Amino acid sequence: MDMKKILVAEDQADIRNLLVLNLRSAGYEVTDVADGLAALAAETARNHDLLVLDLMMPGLDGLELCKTLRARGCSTPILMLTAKSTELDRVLGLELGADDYLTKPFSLAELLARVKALLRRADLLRAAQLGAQTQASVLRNGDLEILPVKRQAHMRGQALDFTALEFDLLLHFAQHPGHVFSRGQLLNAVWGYTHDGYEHTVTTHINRLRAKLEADPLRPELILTVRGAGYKMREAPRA
Amino acid sequence: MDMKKILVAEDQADIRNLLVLNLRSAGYEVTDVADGLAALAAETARNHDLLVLDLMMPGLDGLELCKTLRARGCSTPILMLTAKSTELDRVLGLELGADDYLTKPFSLAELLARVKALLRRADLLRAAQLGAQTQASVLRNGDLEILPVKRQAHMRGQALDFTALEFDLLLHFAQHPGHVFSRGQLLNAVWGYTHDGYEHTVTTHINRLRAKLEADPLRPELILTVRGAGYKMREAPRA
DNA sequence: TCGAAATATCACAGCCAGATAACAATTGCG
DNA sequence: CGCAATTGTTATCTGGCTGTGATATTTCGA
Repeated sequence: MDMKKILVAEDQADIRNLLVLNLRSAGYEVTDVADGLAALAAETARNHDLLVLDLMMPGLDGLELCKTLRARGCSTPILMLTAKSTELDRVLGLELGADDYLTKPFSLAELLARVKALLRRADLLRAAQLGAQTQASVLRNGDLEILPVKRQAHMRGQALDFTALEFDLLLHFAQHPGHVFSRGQLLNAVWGYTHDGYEHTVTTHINRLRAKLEADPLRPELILTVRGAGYKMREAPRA
Repeated sequence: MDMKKILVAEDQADIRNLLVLNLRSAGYEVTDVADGLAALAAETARNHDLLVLDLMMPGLDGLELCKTLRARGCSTPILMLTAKSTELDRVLGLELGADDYLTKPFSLAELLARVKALLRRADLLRAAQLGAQTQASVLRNGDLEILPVKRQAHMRGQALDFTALEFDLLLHFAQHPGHVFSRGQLLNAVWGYTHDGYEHTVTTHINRLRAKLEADPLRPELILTVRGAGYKMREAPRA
């Protein structure tokens, strides 16, 4: 995680260029798009460290985009740009899951300061999550027990034998019980965002995982299909 | 952690009272002090969830206070108030570990919005530290509860079973309570802007949704028909 | 009250998403 | 280099979701 990746979504070309140039010269890796749909696609395809979204854009505007991304489980920090200085929009933006906002016209110093603050905070959060993960060296879901560090899994005390990919897939599910992932999201998360392949490859591996994991692979109880959406791991019954 | 505790440090009595009164009426537990040293003592004695510090105070000013607290390992979020609108102070404040700032005069709406955002962020961090995974954002409307990332919906605690389209449709309404959408707009938003089909298809799916959602599908209470315009979701009674 | 327009309901067929197996390609290891 | 294990691709099959047409019902204006 050397260079921070920032996505800029802004329809006005002059402002967009201003943002891009200045963020680049501040040492960030910047992708820029001109409308909301492109932003959605860009963020889905590749995880950024920060999103700078204009409130007013053709097609999908900043608010919609923000909501959609959050609904999809994206937790990347969002800095919202707005031309209107009316209070209402500001408050709405914050309520809807944006992390900060900036009213145009803004000074570059202020922009950079806020970008920095958001990234710093995100780092804190990530560090905390990593800490929590290493701390919780064992993940449990019902009779299933996973030891991430040892890359081992047990079912009712009996060892299960997984390939590297299968284990990564299982681990990813176990780290987010109940969360539904699309095939595309799984490709990003488990195979890596550089990976180029067919989504139905995921299907095959889900099946292989089930064959080893489920008592009755025809009626899976751990890795569940959510038709039209993807897969999820059953939420553990309260321990 | 029911009621959030906020510490206000501000030397001007009128502004301090304004802050205290408004934060209290917003449901926060507020302690107030008139100078930096008192603030330091108060925060050392008792952990707050948020510190609101004036930049300019007799004795220990906001910047010093901020630095001192951070040096002591205090990670409570800090909202810095400043009368000067010069850029330098702003940037300095952020660099030194403040999480947000507000230039006087500010509107109460903006203050409350920023306070809320800071507390929300702190919650996220705490949740991460506890090891709780992605805290799902929840949409509520009366007895209806929707968890977008888990693609689950509950009515009075009871799980509802929707198909992919039904869920997407419901989600779209839930994200815009009260907003009226024409059938065409729904086709664009839910089916996708590439989709080519009859508007009457929407009607059918609204019906399917109602059949599963409404207590009495003949007298819908959640997804309402707006004759000649389209459909809308009832606005939630005050949450 | 009647007629027209808008909306609700229903049944059904096509089609798509997902399961599965077989096969090909790639990797890893001695 | 050769073998075996793992991973990716292709093809086929199946169930049920989804779109559509037909028909009933409601709403509103004349």
